[in-house]
Amino acid sequence: MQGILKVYNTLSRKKEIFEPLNSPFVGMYVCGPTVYSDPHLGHARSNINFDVIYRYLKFLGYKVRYVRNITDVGHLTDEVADSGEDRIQKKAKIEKIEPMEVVQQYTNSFHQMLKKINVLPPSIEPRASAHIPEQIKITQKIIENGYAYESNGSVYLDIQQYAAKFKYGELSGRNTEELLEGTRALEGQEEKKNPMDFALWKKASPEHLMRWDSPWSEGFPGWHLECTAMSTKYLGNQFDIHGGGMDLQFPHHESELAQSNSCFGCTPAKYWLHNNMVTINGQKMARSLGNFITVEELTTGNHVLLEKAYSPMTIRFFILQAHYRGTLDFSNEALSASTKAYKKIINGLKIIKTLKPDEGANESINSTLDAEIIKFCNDCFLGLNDDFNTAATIASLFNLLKKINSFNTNQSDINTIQKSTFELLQKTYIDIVENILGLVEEKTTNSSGFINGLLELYSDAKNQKDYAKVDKIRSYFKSEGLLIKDSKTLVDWQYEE
RNA sequence: GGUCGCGUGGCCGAGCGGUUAGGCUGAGGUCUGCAAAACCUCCUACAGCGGUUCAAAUCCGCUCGCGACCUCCA
Repeated sequence: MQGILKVYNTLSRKKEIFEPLNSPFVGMYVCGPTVYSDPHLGHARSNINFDVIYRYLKFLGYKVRYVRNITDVGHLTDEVADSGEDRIQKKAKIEKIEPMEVVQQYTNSFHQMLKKINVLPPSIEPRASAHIPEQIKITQKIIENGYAYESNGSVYLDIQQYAAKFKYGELSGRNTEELLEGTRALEGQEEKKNPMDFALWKKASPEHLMRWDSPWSEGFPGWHLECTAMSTKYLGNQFDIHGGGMDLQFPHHESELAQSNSCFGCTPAKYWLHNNMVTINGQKMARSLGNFITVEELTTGNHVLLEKAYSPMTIRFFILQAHYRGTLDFSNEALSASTKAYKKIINGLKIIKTLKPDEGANESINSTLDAEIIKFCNDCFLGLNDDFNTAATIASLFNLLKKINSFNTNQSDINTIQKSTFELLQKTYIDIVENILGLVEEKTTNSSGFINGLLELYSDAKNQKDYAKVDKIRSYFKSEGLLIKDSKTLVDWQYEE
């Protein structure tokens, strides 16, 4: 293992050493999207952040079971009044299709988006609607335990009862008494003993489309319950990591915590990780605010706020060059900077894969350079170990990249570092870029023989000082988005920036 | 109103008691048929005002500005 991993736990508000409950196994649950529209940059961020966490844990040798759900039922437009319409159903009515068609359509577009930005699929991707019996069972158990009550066919978690034994609000830093006093009764809440109580099961109104039988009524589960049902089903009553966006901290995750306590008598997760929001003009990007840009729009450039299109890997790089717990502001300038930086990283990847010291070289070792490279390699992991600080890791990566490039162009001599240092450099760079950050080449060429042949012609023309031909070949490359690089000792190509 | 967080050089973005973060942009240089690429150098900032300390962007207080959550949201 590569040093000690520390993670920021929302529950304790501190960085803690990561120690799985049952090493080497790690259980990780992350809240997925409610599938009623196309995914935007914010969804990309959350999924990329947790993808890197998943990849790094696996890299460290843990056996990770990663569960990420799809919410396809129970998510109302107005949770506080518990009288809102189901989000999926609302969309289905607008488009005049079945609710499950809405679910399928946007699940597909979610998956397509993830594939583009190179997010690995989770171990299990459960759907809320496929876990109704489990949710009913948990509700029954909570009623038995005395923390929930039935009212007119619906079932609510009784915060007052709960607060007598547990702390409601511990995850989001809220005070139960204040919550109980501060909230006034709103319309549509007559069934509740207390306005803070939240629904575990809702009786369906006659026009409600998605409905299931239950001991209390024909109805549907409350939004928070699905995650409790699915996480504990696949990961056990207690697991290691629960993740999601910061905006889910309250009430969603707080309620999940309460459900687990009142059903199983224990908190569900040891570490709670929350990624911060993408902002646009300083404001949170959100579906409800209508200020979002979808990943599709970003990659096509088809949006009024976009000056041009940005590739999926550029988006991935853009997200990773910031730490996951800070806000990240969208701007064309920042994305353009990422476009260049990403290409540099990938060109370095191409170089390091073929670079090697000369056989039987006998130069004396430059111990300063040698030590510097070892340090930068270690720094890459120090960043990751410090609460997955990919921004710090990428900074070290660029320091390594400079060394790689100068070896490649013979501006410094690769034979003056130890063979073991070179191997460390090569392994570190590839591991970090491809396996952990998940940055891969976007344009893959299967015609390297063809390219190399042309490069030979290019060199020949150059030797003959036939510059007209030289420029012509160069322009052919350029039209393919490739760039010929001349240096004193070699001619090579790379992706254009 | 309550709770929490943030304000870093032209832009993005790390750092969170003492060392050049890094990227993009801009300037200069090496190389080059010309370029490009690459490398080197420079532009050395931490909202403001106090305080603690040998030492503060980093800790404390106040002020100003911005945001998140308290309804749904990754």
